[in-house]
Amino acid sequence: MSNLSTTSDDILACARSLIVAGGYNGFSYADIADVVGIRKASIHHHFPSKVDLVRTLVARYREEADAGMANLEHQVSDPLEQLRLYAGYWEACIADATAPFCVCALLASQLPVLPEEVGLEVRAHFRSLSAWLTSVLERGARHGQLQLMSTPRAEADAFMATVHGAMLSARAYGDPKIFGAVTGPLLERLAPRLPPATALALG
Amino acid sequence: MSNLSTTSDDILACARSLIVAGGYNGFSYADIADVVGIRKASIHHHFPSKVDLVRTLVARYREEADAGMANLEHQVSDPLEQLRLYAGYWEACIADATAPFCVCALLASQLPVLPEEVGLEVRAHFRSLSAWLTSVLERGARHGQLQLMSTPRAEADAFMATVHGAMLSARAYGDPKIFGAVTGPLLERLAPRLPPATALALG
DNA sequence: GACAGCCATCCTACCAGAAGGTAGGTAAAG
DNA sequence: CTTTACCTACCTTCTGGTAGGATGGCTGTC
Repeated sequence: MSNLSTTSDDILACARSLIVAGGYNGFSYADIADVVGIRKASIHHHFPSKVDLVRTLVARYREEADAGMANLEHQVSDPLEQLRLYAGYWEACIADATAPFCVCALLASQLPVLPEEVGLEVRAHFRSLSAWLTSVLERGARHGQLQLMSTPRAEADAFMATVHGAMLSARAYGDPKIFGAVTGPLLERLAPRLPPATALALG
Repeated sequence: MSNLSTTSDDILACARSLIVAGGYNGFSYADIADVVGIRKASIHHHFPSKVDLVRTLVARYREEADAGMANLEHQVSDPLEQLRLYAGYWEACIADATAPFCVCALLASQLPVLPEEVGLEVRAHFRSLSAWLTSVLERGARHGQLQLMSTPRAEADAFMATVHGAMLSARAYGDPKIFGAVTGPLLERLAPRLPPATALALG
């Protein structure tokens, strides 16, 4: 395991955190150069153009996200627990401020001004995240581990939207706790109502 | 009532649509000049700096939003209907693509790179929107017109987050229908589960 | 009504710095 | 002797912003 913390990795990591802060037009090669400790021109050696850099960055982000979903998929069997861990991952990221926003969610908000190649990657992430959530919800509903109120697909899109909106609110309020406050009840609502007494009391 | 469609109004309107498309760093004075049909320098006559322009723009947006909430508040009495109309407003905006995103939601995503003065206005919008939603939900719950699963405040933040996330998904999918698909069930869930007899009696 | 003054609007022309990017060189490693 | 990684130096275009002048409508005053 040689520490291949290559310069290009440093550039990507730096660019990622800059994008998370301000989006595609919110950073420049000069910003990266300052942080990484390299000259502007050297970045062009690794990534000829800004589009190359961001496309690579989003592609890698997607790989990580896909790997994360796959990991959840064969480490955890309970669908509700999978969703809890997914939300918990973001809750932790937001709490320690390491990466308090999904790269693709942020870029998606600027889709109209994004280079096409980047936009395609961003949209692809939404599709694969939605597809995974749909499969989790579908399985959970089929086995009675989750309680859905509409189709798995519709619930998945609602779940994703709420998670993204919760990131936004946490940022707007400047309060990481908001994320958990919004996603907590979202997960609760999906849990099957086991205790009959409580369920009846709600009627 | 002379039609005071002043140049400064045109500038603000143009800047708003550009911000909705790409955020604070997604447009320049030159872009506005091209659209409005004026020279770059003339914009500085109306708005000395970009911060002035965007601060004014967001302040006006907030006024309109506040007016919209106040209007809903004394035109419609049923809380659920108020929420439906609120969501419906955005559904229409997204469908006809006139303003397919909330200015403040988009700017909030870039809060870390926003000039402080603009950031303050953006945060203020989140607070007043959340406060209004909270009051609607609280009243609805008190009068049995809405069915909440947690505190009005928590439900309000969840509602707001889901609406914002739905805007994002609609943009990411490039499909306006997604917004309604996400917010529809959200509203349904808040409607009280009335026994058929009662429902008919109310009809 | 004539005339001066004023001020809002918009203009041309310009600026400094930042943007993304290129050319061509050096040093080291294989 | 080529490749990789980095450099200095430079380019072009865009950026937000300024200086100062032309126009033209509104005043007040005689």
